[in-house]
Amino acid sequence: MRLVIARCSVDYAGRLTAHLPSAPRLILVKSDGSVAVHSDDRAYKPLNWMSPPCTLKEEDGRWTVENKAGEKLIITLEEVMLDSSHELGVDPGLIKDGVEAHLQELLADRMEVLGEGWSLIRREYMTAIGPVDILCRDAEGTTVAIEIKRRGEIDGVEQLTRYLELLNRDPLLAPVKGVFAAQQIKPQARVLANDRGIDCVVLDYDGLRGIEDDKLKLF
Amino acid sequence: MRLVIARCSVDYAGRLTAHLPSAPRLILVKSDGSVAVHSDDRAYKPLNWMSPPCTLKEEDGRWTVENKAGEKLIITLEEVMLDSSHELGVDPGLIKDGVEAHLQELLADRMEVLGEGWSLIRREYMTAIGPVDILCRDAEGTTVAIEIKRRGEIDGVEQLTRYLELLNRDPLLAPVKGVFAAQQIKPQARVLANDRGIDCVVLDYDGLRGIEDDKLKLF
DNA sequence: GCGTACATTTCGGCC
DNA sequence: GGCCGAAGTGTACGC
Repeated sequence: MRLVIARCSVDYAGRLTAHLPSAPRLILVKSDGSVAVHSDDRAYKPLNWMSPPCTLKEEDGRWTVENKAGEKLIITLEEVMLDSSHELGVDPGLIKDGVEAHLQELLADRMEVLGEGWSLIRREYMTAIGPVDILCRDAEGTTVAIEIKRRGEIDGVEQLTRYLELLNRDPLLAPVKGVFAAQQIKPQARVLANDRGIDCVVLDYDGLRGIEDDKLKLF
Repeated sequence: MRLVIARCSVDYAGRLTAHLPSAPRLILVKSDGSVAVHSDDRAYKPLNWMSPPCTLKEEDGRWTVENKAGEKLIITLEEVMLDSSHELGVDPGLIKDGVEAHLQELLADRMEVLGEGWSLIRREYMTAIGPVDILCRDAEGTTVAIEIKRRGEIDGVEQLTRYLELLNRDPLLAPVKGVFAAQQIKPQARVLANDRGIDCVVLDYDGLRGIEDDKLKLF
């Protein structure tokens, strides 16, 4: 990893055209060849960047970064305040917990939290427009499509609505009911879901995990 | 801006729980207080971060970054290879060209590309649920709502559908037709649009700009 | 401050 | 490689 602090101007020509007037900035060159230009605010997003794979050509204070698609980042260096290189090695990577996939696993494994007699048909039930998170049956044997989100918002309800519309065209499955399940459901999403006859369920992640842990302890 | 290269481990507890095992990394502390932890690959995204506004508490090689929502980033420093601070000042910012707003301007100024006799009612036509990109009339005088995207995908069709539903409740406007206009339209989005009676138009950005340039040259 | 729409979104998964 | 959906999305803008 190479860190350069320099007064520079930057031009990007690719998916759009953009220009950065001359100012002091951090230029980050990573070992995969990628380049990012950062200002001194906003942690996350570089002002300009080029994602790998790409090549860096350096001549005379003029850096040209280019990728296969022909996108170009041209950095003109005017005054270099720091130029420091470090060997970091390969990162062991991030270990995540609590994402949607895990919620799906937990719920699929514990359908009874939705009601007595509910049973899983399958997870990631494939349709022409994408996979339904969970397809199951309620106590009466009615097919139910479940959409799971960490945060339940309007677009999640829209997604489930599209699936329901499609699934209900299948005479082997119809009628199919909908359940919108999330750790937190925004009021507007709840209103839209109710308006469309979709039930909302708030999932307790720690609770589900706890049940799962208890289950594991039994065996 | 403060640059620290150090062997460190990182724990994040907030919207999810995540852990980074000990390894050499770059820690970027910006003047707005934000913190980002970068590995030596992937230009764009930090491994872990905390967006501003947030506070950094430093004691004994243990950094605690916290925001108002109570999300926490804990960085444990083990071996510091570089610790370098720089005053960069406020960045003049990026100048962009080619984004959706520009497409909207160009199309509004050249409605005839959609058909002879089409005329603009107004751009950014305000409704209770947000602004319609362009409201216009076709040759027959029928009201048309246009949604413009750089890349036309399903959520854009959903958005236009919501607008059409609302606009068609207004007896002064109804019936309102829909046009989905984008530089590129994904097949699934096109299918959904057609299914809902929405026309799709592929916009030629350079073409539109060329027409505009020709127009300018005439005057 | 909340809600909505945009982003050179990036990123991962699957076909 | 393209398409699709998720992201700790982040970020700007309007109300």
